[in-house]
Amino acid sequence: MEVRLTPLKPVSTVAGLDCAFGGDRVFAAVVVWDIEHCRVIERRAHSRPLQFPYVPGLLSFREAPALLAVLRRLRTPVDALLCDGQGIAHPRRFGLACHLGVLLGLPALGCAKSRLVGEWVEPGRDRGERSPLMLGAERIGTVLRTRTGVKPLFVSPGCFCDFDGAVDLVLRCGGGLRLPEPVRLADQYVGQFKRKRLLAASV
DNA sequence: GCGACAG
DNA sequence: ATCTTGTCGC
Repeated sequence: MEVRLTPLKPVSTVAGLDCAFGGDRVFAAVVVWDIEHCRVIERRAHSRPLQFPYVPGLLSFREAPALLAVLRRLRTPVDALLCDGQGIAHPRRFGLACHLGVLLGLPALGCAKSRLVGEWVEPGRDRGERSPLMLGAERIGTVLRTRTGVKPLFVSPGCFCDFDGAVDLVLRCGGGLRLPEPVRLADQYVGQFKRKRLLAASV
């Protein structure tokens, strides 16, 4: 099942997304990042009851509802979505980034911390080095070293995006750390939002 | 039957 | 993902 990819159009603002879990709830956060000026434009968080278990390959059913809800709260328009999970590097070529991109009609890509499917040859140790993520003879993504000497990220197009566009955008979002800045910030923000909500609920 | 398996 | 503080190393 080969997938047709569209080149990514110019992007100036990206929405970094992430989720956290606890107390039978799912917490979602979005951080809007201005690439040119390297700064946060807006951030939102949201939580709702958890309604779907973690099943490898079905992550969208667990996280997408909360992510869609938090994205609806944004005032700022965004040019692309940066998801913590896979794009087309998925058994059905339809990971979380594809799901969100299609439903919102926005360019989207996935940058996962580990692989779901596919094989690759270890990329060079320097930041920016990469190797294709393959599923048989089909390319499904890129294994990208975002920080020298650190475990690489699994980057794949989700929607309105191609392999190079996905890699370039990830590398342009913040420098030095393993995760692209908007995703890293969404990750820490959802963490503090969760702690705060769970403490308030336990009183 | 055994191992793999985004978060 | 989550349970959790300090700690070994570049």
